[in-house]
Parts: sequence; structure tokens; C-alpha cells
Amino acid sequence: MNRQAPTLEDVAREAGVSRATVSRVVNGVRNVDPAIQDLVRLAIERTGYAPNRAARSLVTRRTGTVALVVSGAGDTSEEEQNAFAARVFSDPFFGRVVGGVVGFLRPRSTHPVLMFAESPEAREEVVRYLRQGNADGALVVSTHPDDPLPALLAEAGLPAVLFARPVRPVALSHVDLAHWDGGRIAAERLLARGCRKVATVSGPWAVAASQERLAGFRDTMARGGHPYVPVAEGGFTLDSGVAAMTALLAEHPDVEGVFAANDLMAQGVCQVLRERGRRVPDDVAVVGFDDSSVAATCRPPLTSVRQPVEDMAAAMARLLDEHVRGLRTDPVAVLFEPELVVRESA
Amino acid sequence: MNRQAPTLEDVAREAGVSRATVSRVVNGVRNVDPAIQDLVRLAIERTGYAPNRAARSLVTRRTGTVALVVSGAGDTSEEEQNAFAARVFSDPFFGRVVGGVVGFLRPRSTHPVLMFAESPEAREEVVRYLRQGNADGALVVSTHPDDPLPALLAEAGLPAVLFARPVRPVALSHVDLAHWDGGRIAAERLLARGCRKVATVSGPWAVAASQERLAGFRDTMARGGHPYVPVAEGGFTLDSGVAAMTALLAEHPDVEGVFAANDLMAQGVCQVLRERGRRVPDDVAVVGFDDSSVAATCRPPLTSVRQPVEDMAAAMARLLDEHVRGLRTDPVAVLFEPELVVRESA
DNA sequence: AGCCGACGGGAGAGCGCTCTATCCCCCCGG
DNA sequence: CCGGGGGGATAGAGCGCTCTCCCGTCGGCT
Repeated sequence: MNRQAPTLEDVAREAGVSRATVSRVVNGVRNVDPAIQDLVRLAIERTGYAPNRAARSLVTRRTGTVALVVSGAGDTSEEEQNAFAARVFSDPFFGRVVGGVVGFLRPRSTHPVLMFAESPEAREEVVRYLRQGNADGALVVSTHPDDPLPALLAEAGLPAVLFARPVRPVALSHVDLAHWDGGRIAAERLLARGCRKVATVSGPWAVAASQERLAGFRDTMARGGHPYVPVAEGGFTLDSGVAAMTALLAEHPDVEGVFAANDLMAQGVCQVLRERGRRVPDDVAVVGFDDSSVAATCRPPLTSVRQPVEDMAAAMARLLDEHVRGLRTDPVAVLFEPELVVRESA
Repeated sequence: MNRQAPTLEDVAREAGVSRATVSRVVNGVRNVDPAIQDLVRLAIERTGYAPNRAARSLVTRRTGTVALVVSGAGDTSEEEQNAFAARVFSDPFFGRVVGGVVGFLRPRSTHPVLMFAESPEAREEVVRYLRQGNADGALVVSTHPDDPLPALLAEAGLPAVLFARPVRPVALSHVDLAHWDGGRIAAERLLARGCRKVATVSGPWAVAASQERLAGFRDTMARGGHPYVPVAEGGFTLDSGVAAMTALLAEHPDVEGVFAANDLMAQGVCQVLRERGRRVPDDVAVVGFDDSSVAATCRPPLTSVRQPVEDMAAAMARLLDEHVRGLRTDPVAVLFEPELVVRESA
């Protein structure tokens, strides 16, 4: 940029008032004579003034920026970090998170800085980034239950809000879903359809959400008269869904209903079923989880337990905002309720 | 943050030197006595100093941040903006862009700010954001050929690099693919497989890339002895691929090979084909474009013309960096070559 | 021995903004 | 007619950093 950007001083001179007055008009603070306000606004228009954020944040100690961190637990090399980024983005879940966050942030004229933290160095980088005052706080989405980042942030006293309750308690706010209820809802659907032989593809054991979904599903099935439900562990990916369903089908060829702990795995389940000549939903009913975009594009379209990810992400941003502004000091947990979205698969 | 962050001054006092010296050590500029360097580094360690970016960028007039803008041409309402964000993220293409950009930026300790610009206000916001000095420049990925953002940026003299050549010439650097060659490669594959009756699902007419891919495909088919190739226009989405293939199949039921201008549409093509009882690739060979993640997950896995999106995105970031640093002043175009990735569909 | 230049370090002036303290002026009550 | 009060504007002190001067101290060369 060669043309020197106009400053408050320039506008003040143009309007014939002081810097402070212009500042007040710009920030809409305290009483300013309406006539002078117009004068200042005109001057701003004429000079094409845009406040310099660095200068502002230097004195306010606020940046109006938040970091959106996708973190793992790994000790990944530099090259694999790219793959991590690509993998993250191939999961439709994150698109919804971003959409929700942006939905909250945009009306406030702020925008998220995207960071990936899949190695110790990258995690240090996140902490440094925040400590340097590049952003006011962090929205953290962990892909792994052992993610050490939340603890690092809490320890450094940096404002942060997590997606999903951390396994180890940390003094940070988080939003989460009533996963148990999600499992219950899935079970109720399969029960209502009259499925007798039922199996489930769970998420990784280590993930609390997986266990809760599974518990909700099993408890409800048990209450419905089906105390035994075969389980195969998956990894929330398409491939793992395929593998899990293949194993399940080998041992229980007479299965009539399957609950997969996310849509990607449900898609894998459907693929295996079709390849084995089973029709969905006529022979086997399949219920997914998340109600992500694949639920709609999958053939057949998946009946799925909806996780209101956008709302949850927006709530994260709102919580962080409150923490940063000091409106809220103690960590809180905000819980969302799942609901069934019926399509064709069950 | 209640605990006051240590400043240069604090470190200087601790080390018994001047602010300027500490600054020199931190920035590794000019010669500083090694003994003093150690002294300073020790002091930094002890105080836990982290340079304040706002203060630094106030004087350097550089932020070390770039905006990653996904823009459209629309005049979209606030609510639909969210949908836009979600839609963008459901396209695997953008995940690769982000991965490539992050891959270049991360080693430089910078991180992209994510922005969506699908309305006039949002575009103004992008310009304002950059003018305010929140970011040094913008990486722009347009989803629409009529996107006015590049012109706005060029007009404002803001550094920016585009993905794909803009339809209306703009004084900005861009990276692009040799689309014509991509079309040629697809044609050569179908020709080599001995397909006689061939059709193609193109991208939107208005998009230059669509036309070039189509031209490359047609020219090569013509040279191979097939002057007439039926075309159906798609919109780069799964649904549009389904619609286009349905139409194509109605008029040309004897088709033996299909080239779809991206993988998402190729997936739609495969779905239609399967529903109509055609086997892929035995009855009909399908070639996609992009080699995106759906190419691998699609059933059957897609043979696709690879677009090295990660490399292209990294090149964008590199170009922007050069422009920002003043190493490069005139706009340039960097062209990448596509290559065929053979899987099962053709 | 004297001079010059290179080198290492310090002092201090801002960068553009916010915000507190202050001042001015007008209005009102006594 | 004067003192007090308050709204409305200004002056000025920084926020933490970089960077341009400037100064002192050597080492090497004539």
C-alpha cells in the first residue's frame, strides 16, 4: 500500500475538531453534539478513514479476533500436518462448526483465525499466538480425547471454549450434546420399526461421546426387551464403518437394524449391506448420527440423530465472547438436545 | 488476562540492557554480542516474554496475517450466508485449498483468517478488514465468475492473489490449472479404453474453466475421430450431476463413456448409471475431474483428472507473500499441469 | 602515533489510537 | 448578579514496539 492511510488526526483536522471527538463518534460513546457527529461522519466519508486495528488493540488490549483451533493429540510431523488439515476438512462436521462460528462472529465484524494443532510444537504455537495478543481467545475442537491443548490453555489463563466435555476436567467452558439421549432416540426408532436383531457400530471407546451414545442405545434396547446388542468399534470414518459392519455381519447375518455412531460410518454400513445384497431399509434399517451432509447425499438418505452442530458452535462463540468481555468468569457447560431426522434408511 | 504480560522494557531491565538491544535479539537483526544475546535470551525465558503483535504491527505496518476469502457473486441475506459457509465446506475442494494454504503459512508462523463474502456488505467488510490493517493481503477463491471482489481489491490497491483466472482481467496475480489439457487427458483415457459413444457433463458455461475443459475434451475427441460429443451443463454439485446424466441418458442410452467436469458430478453420474442398471466401468466408463476425496470414496472409486489443489493453494500463499514483501510488484499467472489418476471407474 | 571506519549498544521519537483528567461555557437557582 | 453544576469538547499521556540517529570503543592502516 503506497497511499498513506488517513488517520484519526486527518479526520479531526478535516472536521475541525479534536482526535478525541472523532474517536467518540467512531465508537459511539458518550454524548456528542449531533451537528458535530454529522460533521465528523462527513469528514470520515471524505477522507476514506478506516480505524487502524493495531493501534486500537494496543490500547484496548483486545483484538476482536478469535482462534478456531482444530487439535489432536498426536506428535505429528510437519508434512502430516497438511494431511491432518485435509482430513479434518473432509469431515462434514467441521464445515458445520465453521458455519456456526462464522454465523455468530460475522454480525460482530469479527472473523476466525484457523489453526491446526496436531503436534506439540503446533500446540505451543497456539498458546504463543494467543499470548502475543493475536486473538482474544480460542474455540477448540479436539479430534482426540487425550488432547493436551485445553489443559495448556487453562494453565496459561487464556480464554477458551471447548466443543465437547474434556475427559480430564479442565477449567474451561464447553458445549456438548446429550449423547445418551441421542443413543436412546436411535434405539426408539429401531424398536418402533419392529427390528428384533439389532447391532451397533460405536465410535472409539476412548471418546466419552461414543460411550454415552452406546449406553443410551443399549439401555433403551434393554428396556425394550433386547438386553444383548452386538457392538463393533469404529473410528468415525467411512472405512472404519465398512470394517465394523463387515465384522458384525459375519457374526450376525440375521441383523435387522443397525445404529452407527455417526453418519460417515452409517454410510459405510450401507455400502457393506448393499454389497452383501441386503436392502436398506427393507431388510436392514440403519440409523446414523449427526445429521451431517452425507446423511442427505447417502443412498439411501440416512435417518439420523441430529446434532445441532451449528447452534453448538455459535454457542461456543457466544460463550467465548462473554468470557473475553469478562461478563462470565466461571466455566460453564451448555448442553444441547439431539432429535431424530427421519429419511429413508430407517 | 489479569496478570500483566511482560514487555520489552521488563526484559531489558532484567537483562540490564536497553529495549533496542532486546528488540534486536528478538528479531535477529544486526550483530549483537553473543554473550549479551545469551543474557537477553535468559531474561526472556525468565520473564516469559512474548512480543505484542499489535505494538509491532503498529510500527511495521505489517500484520503477518492473511485473509482466506471464499467469495461468490451473490446478494445474499444474512441467514443464507451461513448456508453458503456450510455449502462451501461440504465441497472437498476447499478442504484441499485450506490444507495447501496452511501448509505454506504454518512454517512461517502465520495463520489464515477465514472470511466468506457472498453479499455486497460482506465484500465491503473484506475490503475494510484489509484496509484496517487486520491482514496484509487476501487469498481469494471465487465460487462464481462474476465475483466483483477481485476488482474491488485491485481498485483499493490491496495485495491479493486469486485462485483461477478471473473472466474480466484484473491487476492481480493468480494461479490456475491448464484446464484444456485436463479435458484432453480425460478424452485420451476414454479413447484408449475404446469408448465409441461418449458424452460429457460440463461445468457452468459461465465459468472459464468449464469451457476450457470442455474444449480440450472435444478437440481431442474430434482428433480421435469423434467430432460430435453430447454435452449437458452441470453446476459442479452432486445433484446437478444427477440431473445432467439423467438428461444425457434419455437422449443417448447407448453411451459408453462419460467425462464429468468434477468429481462431485461424476459421483452423480455413477449414481444415475447404477440406478439405470449400467455397470461402471464395464458398461460405461466415467472420468471425473479434481481427484478430490470423493473420487476415492465413491463407488466405484473414480478415475479422475488430478488438479494439484494443495500445490496451487500453496503457490497462492507464496505469491501473496512476495507481493506483500514487495519482492514482486507486477501481477503474474502461475499455471499447473493436470495428470490422470487411474482408479476403477475408467 | 594519529586517524578512520566498523561495530556494538543506547536514547528517543514516533506508529494511531483510547481514555482520563481537565477545561470551557452555558444554564439555572439562590 | 454570582456560584455551582453539568454537558460537551480538548489536551495529553501513554499502550509496546521498531528504527533512525548517535555515541563510544576498538582494530587496522598509514
